[in-house]
Amino acid sequence: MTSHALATAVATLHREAAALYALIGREFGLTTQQAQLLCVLTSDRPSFSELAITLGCDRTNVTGMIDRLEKRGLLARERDSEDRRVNRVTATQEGEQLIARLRERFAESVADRFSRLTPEEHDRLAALATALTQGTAPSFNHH
Amino acid sequence: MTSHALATAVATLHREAAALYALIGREFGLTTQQAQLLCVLTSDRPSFSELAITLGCDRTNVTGMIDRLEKRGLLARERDSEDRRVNRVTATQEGEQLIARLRERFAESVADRFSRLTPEEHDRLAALATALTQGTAPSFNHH
DNA sequence: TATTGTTATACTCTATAACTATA
DNA sequence: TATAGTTATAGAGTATAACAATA
Repeated sequence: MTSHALATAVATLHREAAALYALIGREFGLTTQQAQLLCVLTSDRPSFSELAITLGCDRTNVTGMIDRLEKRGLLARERDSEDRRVNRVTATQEGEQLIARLRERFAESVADRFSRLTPEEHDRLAALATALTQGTAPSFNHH
Repeated sequence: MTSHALATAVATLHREAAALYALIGREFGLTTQQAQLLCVLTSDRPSFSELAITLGCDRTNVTGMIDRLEKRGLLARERDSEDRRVNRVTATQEGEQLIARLRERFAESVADRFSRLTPEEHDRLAALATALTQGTAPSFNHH
């Protein structure tokens, strides 16, 4: 029998974060998934496959998601010059600005929602997340 | 300028939990949302509206989700005897068994995924989540 | 042959608006 | 009149299978 206290905690934090993504996405006229995609988009110009792994969804979904965000002028495709099969995702200037505002709003909302925790508790949470992912790729190998 | 360390931590934990829900749901032939719904279903026999708030989605979505899970013999509707407008959700015997296995697998997966954290860190995480939600309803008032 | 991204398909999730039945 | 749940609709997310281009 496994202890469920940790699982409950993780489920709680998941619901809180999901609610914030949904709320903020709505503020910007984005779906939850679009808000997430934009929030995790780094300047590394991830490939479609890498993005799928990060988002925990199938590669086939990424095509459509990027299509829609590209149509809105937020993202653009870019062929990898070394491996021409690979498509990399970059943000347009407009996309960059939106992403910055999105991240700012997410950080604000988290700070607000977690304001009943002390600064020490904030640090602990950050440290826990860092310890969790240090040196590991996300465990999304679901095929 | 808001600190982004906490936001990053919350985003990380969110992705980890979402990946586990998706992975486990798939094991049981359920979508991520169905797995979540079943995991948060308490013996309180929540109303459809309460369920929508817990899941952070619109009430109109719950009807279809329950429809599909009812069709699979996992859940059932039950009229509230005091307020006949209200529908309450209950698990069938088969549903109860699945939910128990689902929760067990989720707890196992969390324990496994978080195994690089110490027992003290597990306790801290649980305490943080408790402190976060103590005496508060989830902040899903998005209408 | 294997991999990357795409397309087609079918199903599910999502929110908005309009409806019903209860209160 | 207000609320709980439903339905219809349209759009978006999701996985599976089959495909083209590239390696």
